Order: sequence, then structure tokens, then C-alpha cells
Amino acid sequence: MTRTASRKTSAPSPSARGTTTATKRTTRRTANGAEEDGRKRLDLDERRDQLLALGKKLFGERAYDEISIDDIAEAAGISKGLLYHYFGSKRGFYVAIVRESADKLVEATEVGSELPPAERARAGLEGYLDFAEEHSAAFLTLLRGGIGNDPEVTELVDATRERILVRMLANMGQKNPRPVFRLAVRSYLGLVEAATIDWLDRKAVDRDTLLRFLLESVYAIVTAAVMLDPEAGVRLDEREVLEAQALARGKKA
Amino acid sequence: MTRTASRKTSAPSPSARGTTTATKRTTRRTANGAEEDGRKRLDLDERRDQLLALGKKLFGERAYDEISIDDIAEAAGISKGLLYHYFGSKRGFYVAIVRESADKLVEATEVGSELPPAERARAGLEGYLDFAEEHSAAFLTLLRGGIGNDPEVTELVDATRERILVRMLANMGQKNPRPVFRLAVRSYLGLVEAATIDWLDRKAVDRDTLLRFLLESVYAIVTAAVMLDPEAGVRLDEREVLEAQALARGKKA
DNA sequence: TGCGTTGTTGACTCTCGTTCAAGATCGTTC
DNA sequence: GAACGATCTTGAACGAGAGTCAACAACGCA
Repeated sequence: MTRTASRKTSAPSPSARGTTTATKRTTRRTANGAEEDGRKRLDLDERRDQLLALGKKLFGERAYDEISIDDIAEAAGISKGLLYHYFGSKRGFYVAIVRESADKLVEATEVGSELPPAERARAGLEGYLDFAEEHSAAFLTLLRGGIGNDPEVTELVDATRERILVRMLANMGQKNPRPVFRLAVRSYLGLVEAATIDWLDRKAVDRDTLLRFLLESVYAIVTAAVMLDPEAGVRLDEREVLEAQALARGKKA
Repeated sequence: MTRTASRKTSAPSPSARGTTTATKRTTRRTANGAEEDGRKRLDLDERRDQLLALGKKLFGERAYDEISIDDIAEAAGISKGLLYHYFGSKRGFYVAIVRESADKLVEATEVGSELPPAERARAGLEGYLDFAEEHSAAFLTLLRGGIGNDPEVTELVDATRERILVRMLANMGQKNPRPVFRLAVRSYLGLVEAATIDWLDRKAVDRDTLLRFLLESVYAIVTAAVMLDPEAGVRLDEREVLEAQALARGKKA
């Protein structure tokens, strides 16, 4: 009962605080210098970041409930109470970590709107793969859904997909896509995730091949969607599509 | 497995154990096989199935650790110890449930090898969607990965995907597919999963549209793969592909 | 120096997964 | 049908670990 109750009461997410205020500049290294024992009073954001970084590492290595709050506290050289001071609950801590990874993924896949459509697709995928390679543990943790079936985590992951999806659609000139088109692009995102995870696991093909496959697939999927609902692609510039295909295929020769 | 480690330290400590003697006179009165208080000795498989069915229902409704062993035991009208007798641990119980769902999914997507290739694809997808509709909670639990990052569950889910993948490849005449081809089909599976989950969530398109989209996508993806590695499709009968496309598109007219 | 603020601690509580020895019921044997 | 092994079933106790809280400590400021 304790868990459920506390989760309920901690609903008003306290995490908004850190993100709204721009990074404070109070990087003071205490006058008396001393932090030889590692335990020292730290600035809120500093400590928060330190803990998030540690958590990301730990949860990337082992499963959620293979790691106790005491483990985390010990690894961070702090008391367990402090973790609760910052994150409210173990779950809150986990969610904060996932949220950070999610934000970074969204950021990593941002592309300049000045690029032509085809280049935009390529740039987005490159960013995606960069992120997956550099933060593979975090990437897998994120997409595997973290704590299974946990409403908050599931929602967060879904919301992240949605952010990326909406941007992809916008990049295709589809602010209000037809249902089939939206479904198609959403499915394509699933394809990209699956391909990337498989690639990280096996490295069965080289990165360039993977990238070209993913590029080919966009056009293939979009074409399939338009075939089912010709109206769906009404805003798609035919020339752009052809141009994009040419770009993708040109690389392979 | 943190918990199991505690087994090490749990020395027998036989003191203060025998205090429970002759404390109870239960209301049990098994007159002629019938039981009035709900308790009854059941056959192993009967009990097991009953518990699995109940667990499937419960875990489909709420998250893993929102449900306690006591909840389950109470809902089943048994003691919690009995759950351990059958499944060893809460996690073991969960895994058993997921395994059952996984097996059913694999079974549901089996298709007769006497069908022509294109019909096989359609039949497999129909079975997949049937399963998803009928057991939507179980389906989501299964694909969401259950207990996040839990090695056993993750492995089980991955193994299930692999079973389906291998069968799909076999159905395409690809016992030893080229890496790109395998990756493509694996990715396609990810696409199907994403599309199905999105469909269950939103019902934005009707089932037939979804099905046709998924069929179109197979050919699109396979084509993309073959384009990257012409050798990949060496065993694919060109006529079969065209025929299949015609079938998929014929429906839409 | 005193005071409000807030980072920080460690001991405590309590839920919940897990264990275990004993009891209940069934099937079998003589 | 009494004895008996097998196994289903129970309830209480245990311990790990999540979460709480009141007090302490370092800092900024007047």
C-alpha cells in the first residue's frame, strides 16, 4: 500500500524545477576546499546531474530491481535519503533518467529545416544512429520500455515516439496527415527501432548498409501508404520523392 | 536475482518454529467432495492453468509491481505459499504467463505450407491480428517487454520474435538469408508490431486497411533489401513476388 | 554573530517477496 | 479399511529493501 499511495501523492511532478531555470553558474569550489572524503554539499543541479549520470550507467548495466537504492547511494557516496530528496522515489529517479535520455534522443535527431527533404531524412537517421551507437545502453533501456507496464514510463516512451513522429510528418509536409499516412510513418519508426536494435546486437551489416536500407524503406513505406489512400500523399511533392530515391540509390553504386 | 541471493544467508534457524501447533480448527468440511469455502485440492495442471489464466488477467490490467503475491493469492482463493509451490517465485509466475502468451502467438501465426506464398503472408498476418485483437492485453504485455530489462523476460520475448522471424524467412525460401535480407525481415516484424499496437490504441484505420498496408509493406521492404544486395533475393521467385503484389493490390480496387 | 535556507544524514517503519515445517487430502497397497 | 507415501496446501515467520522523518551541517546574508 505504501508504494501505490506514495506514487499517487507524488503525482505533481517535481522535476519541472530543474529544467525551467537555466543552468546556474554557481560552480563554486568551496572555500575550505575540502572534499577529500567525497561527501560535500553540492549545488542542486550539480548533484542532480551527477546522480543522473550515475543512474544512467547503473541502469544500463543491470535491471531495475537488481539495483537497490542502497546500491545507488553507496556508488554515489551519499546517503539514500538524499536520493529521495532529489527524486522522490526510486521510480522517480528512474523516470528522470529515462526522460533525460529521451530528450537527448529527440535532440540528436533534429535536423535543420534548410536542408532539402531527402537530406533531412538522411541527417535525421544519421543522428539517430549516432545516438544509438554512443549511448547504446541508454538507447536499449529507453526502447525496451524500462520498467515494464509501468504507466509513467510507458507514457514517457510513447510520448517521445510521438514527438519524433510529429516532426517526421512535419518534415514531409504533413501537419494533418491522413490516418493511413500517419500509421505508415509510425510503423516506419517501429521498423527503424527494430533495425537499430538488431544492428546493435549483431552488427550483421555495416552502418552504411543499414542507413541505406532505412532510407530505401522510407520511400517504400510511404509509397505503400499512398497506394492505399491516394489522397494521403496529396501534399507530397512527387519530384521530391523521386529526387530522394535517386539520392538514396546513388550512394549505393 | 537479488532476492535469490538471500537464500544464502537464510539459515534454517529452527528456533521458535514449532509454536504453531494445534492453533487452528479450520472451517473445512469436505462432506462429499464438494467444498463450501472454496478450497479444494486440485490436479496440478488444473490448478496451474487456473492460476495462469488469473495471472494473465491481472497482469493485463495492472503493472507488475502494482500486484502483490497476496493480491494474486486472494483473487485465486488460495494461500500465497501455493503460488510458490507451482511457480517458484513471483517472477517465475510472470514468466510462465508470458511464455504461454508467446507460445499462443507463435501458434496463431502458423500457416499451412500448402498455401501459395502470397496467401501464406496474408494468413500469417490475419492470425497475428486475430491474436492481437482477442488477447490485446496479453499482446501488449508481451511486446512491451514485461518487466523492463529483466534478462529472462527480455530473452523470452526476443526468442519468440526469432521463432516467428525464422518461420517467415523459411516461408520466403530463405533458410540461410543474406544479412541484409534477414535484417529487412526482422525490421519488418518491428513494423508490424508498431502498426498493430498503434492500431489497437487508436483504431484510426479499419482492420482491412491495416492488413493491406502490412501486405504492401512486405513487398516494399523485401524489394528495398534486394536492391541493396541483389544476391539476397536469389532464391526469391520473381513471379511469386509479382503475383503477391497483384493479390494485395487487387483487394483494394 | 545570529538566523533562515537548504543540502544531508542515518535510524526507523512497513510492505512484500520468500521460506519452511506442518497439516490435509488423495491414490495405492496389503 | 488401516497404513502409508505422495503431493497439494496452509499460515506464520523472516529478511530485504523502499520509503519516512527529525535532526544536523554547511552555506548565504544581514
